[in-house]
Amino acid sequence: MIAIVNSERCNLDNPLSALPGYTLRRAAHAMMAELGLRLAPLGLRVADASVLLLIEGRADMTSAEIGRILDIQRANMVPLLARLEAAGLIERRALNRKSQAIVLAAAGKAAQDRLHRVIAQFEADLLARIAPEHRAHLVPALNALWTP
Amino acid sequence: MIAIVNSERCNLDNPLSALPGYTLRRAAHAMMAELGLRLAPLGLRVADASVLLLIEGRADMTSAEIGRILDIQRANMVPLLARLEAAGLIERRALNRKSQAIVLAAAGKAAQDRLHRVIAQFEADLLARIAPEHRAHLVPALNALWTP
DNA sequence: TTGTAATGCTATGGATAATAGCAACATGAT
DNA sequence: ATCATGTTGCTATTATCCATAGCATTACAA
Repeated sequence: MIAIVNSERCNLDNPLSALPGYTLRRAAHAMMAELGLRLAPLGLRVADASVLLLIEGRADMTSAEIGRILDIQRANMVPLLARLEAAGLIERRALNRKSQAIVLAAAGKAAQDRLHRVIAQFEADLLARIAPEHRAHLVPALNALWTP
Repeated sequence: MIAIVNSERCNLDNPLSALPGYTLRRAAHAMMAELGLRLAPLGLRVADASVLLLIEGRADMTSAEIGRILDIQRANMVPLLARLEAAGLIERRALNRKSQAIVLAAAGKAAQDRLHRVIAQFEADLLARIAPEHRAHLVPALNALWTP
């Protein structure tokens, strides 16, 4: 009984909302849906946006390296980069006869600017939903859950 | 510069790990993969487990009601419950000529006990990865992100 | 130079989830 | 009692994401 009272703001009709794993899943799902909606007007998917943010200011990252950092398989990088290239947002720049750097194209810079604004607003709105005393703890806690 | 120094424990090679949205996605993905591994020996998927936990001690919940709470479409409840029923973990009990309650079968009780142990260990291991000063803030912060 | 590993790619399959539609039934208002 | 409306459980289909396996080419190190 005391435990129920202490678990702040848990959904009365959902006994699972006290479980970190369950709340993590639900929060991530809600967040992704919302972010997807906000990125749609830019013609970007969430994975697309993460690539654009990652290659910011760099002209030496290969597809494989991007995938390694973002945890996207090389095979799945292919349609993703094809999409960005078809949209004129990125270009490929040969490093070797084997590797190629993914660099921002001219139109990509403008997209990146719009993206920065959307992301900044999104992250601000995200944090605003969290009670002030919890806010600063979220990112460190989450990073501890997936960083090796 | 100060911001970078202040953002504790951010992956040096991943500028996105300072973003709440990104860390949320990565943490949820890592968590789900780990949980899937731990549930596999029980022959359960994550969604299956959430249903078993939800109907605990209740004999009056319909498929539609379970789906409403767990945010699973009615159409997608069908194969899920068929799986649990084929495994002998649940039974259907007519409430109406239209509705039927999903109740735990005999074998389901044993599965639920095993499940409780796995979940308890899993949640404990999850929280153990988080620095003590952040721990208590995680669930409240996450719940704020998806609770209406 | 030769074995090993990495790159970029094709092809494919599994799992999840979203949509549309349907017959049967419940429910509340008239 | 009846009628409009909403709900239930289901079928069927589709989109999307993600994982695996395999392949030709190239880099790299012993």
